[in-house]
Amino acid sequence: MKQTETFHMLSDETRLRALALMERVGEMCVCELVYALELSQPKISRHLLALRDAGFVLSNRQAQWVFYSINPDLASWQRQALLAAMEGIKNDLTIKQDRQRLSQMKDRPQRHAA
Amino acid sequence: MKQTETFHMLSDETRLRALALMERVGEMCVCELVYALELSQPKISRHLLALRDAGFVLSNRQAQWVFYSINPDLASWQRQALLAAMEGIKNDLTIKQDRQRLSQMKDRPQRHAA
DNA sequence: ACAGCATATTCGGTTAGCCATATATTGGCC
DNA sequence: GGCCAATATATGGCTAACCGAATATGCTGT
Repeated sequence: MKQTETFHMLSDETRLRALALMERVGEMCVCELVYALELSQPKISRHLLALRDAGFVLSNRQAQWVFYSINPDLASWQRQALLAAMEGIKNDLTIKQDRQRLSQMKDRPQRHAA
Repeated sequence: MKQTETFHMLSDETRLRALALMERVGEMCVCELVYALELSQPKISRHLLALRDAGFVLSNRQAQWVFYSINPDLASWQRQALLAAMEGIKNDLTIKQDRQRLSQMKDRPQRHAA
């Protein structure tokens, strides 16, 4: 069942934290997520691939970086589910700290236009 | 994280099917769900207990039956997530068949007022 | 070609989730 | 109490999910 996969994607803290940053920033590369979430690079990478396999995010290579962003073509019920998740976590301290750390990161890679 | 638990509850087909019937009918006893979903009683029971532990549904004993219903006091983001799930499955053949079978069930237990 | 950073993948182990089968509990009725 | 229907729980097994650590791949600049 396709629906269960969608909700499975939203049932992991690492994935929710990554999605929260992507939703706010647009595109995020792996190294930014590693820095902001303070998690290991393989861990971040694996979760991003899972999200991509599920069609939740898109990946976009730019030079040595791979940028991930929320798929703009989600079904409306999927978008609704994602928004519910974002609503549910938006006041969590962890989420606020992730944003805070990201804003303090130096030498973040440049984005090019899509 | 509390949010991950909510989405975990929505990431199983049996639970989604049960919630879909509860949303439509209001209260459902275990034997009705066993009949409508054509699944084993222990399987239904375990999923219902999981939903109750997560605060997603309430249980209400009436004589020999236990009726389960969606918790009316869900947080608004949880309700939003549930609605997204219902939206996502509403056109599935399985869901329609579940409703169909339920409507054909004979001798369904009486509900009493809450 | 090589060095160095960014990202992906593999490996091995642990845990959590799901299942079927069997059994226990609970409530109603005689 | 004894019996039956409805529901819950225990047992054991299987699989998927997640993890850390190590390694491989890809890209860029020299």
